[in-house]
Amino acid sequence: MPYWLMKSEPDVLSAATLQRLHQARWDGVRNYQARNFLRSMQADELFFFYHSSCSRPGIAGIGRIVRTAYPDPSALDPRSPYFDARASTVKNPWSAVDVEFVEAFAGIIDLACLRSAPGLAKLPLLQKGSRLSVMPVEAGEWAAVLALR
DNA sequence: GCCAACGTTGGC
DNA sequence: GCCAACGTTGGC
Repeated sequence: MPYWLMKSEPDVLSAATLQRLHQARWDGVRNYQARNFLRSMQADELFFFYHSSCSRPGIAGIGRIVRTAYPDPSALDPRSPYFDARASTVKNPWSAVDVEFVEAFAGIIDLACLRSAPGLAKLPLLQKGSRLSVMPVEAGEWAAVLALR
């Protein structure tokens, strides 16, 4: 079963907030490669919840996919920061998935920790210039991150 | 189809 | 706030 890593700015949605909400829509992805990964997700697949653009970027916990990709409503909402004037109900290029909370780590596994860990050298997150917000994680990488908790 | 200009991401 | 790196746009 594939594993994933998804980035979120904690100001928008943090792992702790997902824990409180139990479930949330993962929307606003506006990059085609990331969207294609969203579309390939299956129910019950797990992902690392990564906090980006914050004081301590890193992996904060684990979530699970509960609903596979469907047209992202935020693209159609003029009040949304993710609004896309080119999208319509008939033709919406963007996708969202629904996720649920699984686990919050006792502490953030920050970038320095990830970079120094064995077995994570190929993780797209750690590649120079990588900006993908949704990416696959190999089973070995998944285990390597879990070992850092 | 090329590519310069621009906007965005995201760590620091 | 800075800036490197990337994706997208749009003229040609």
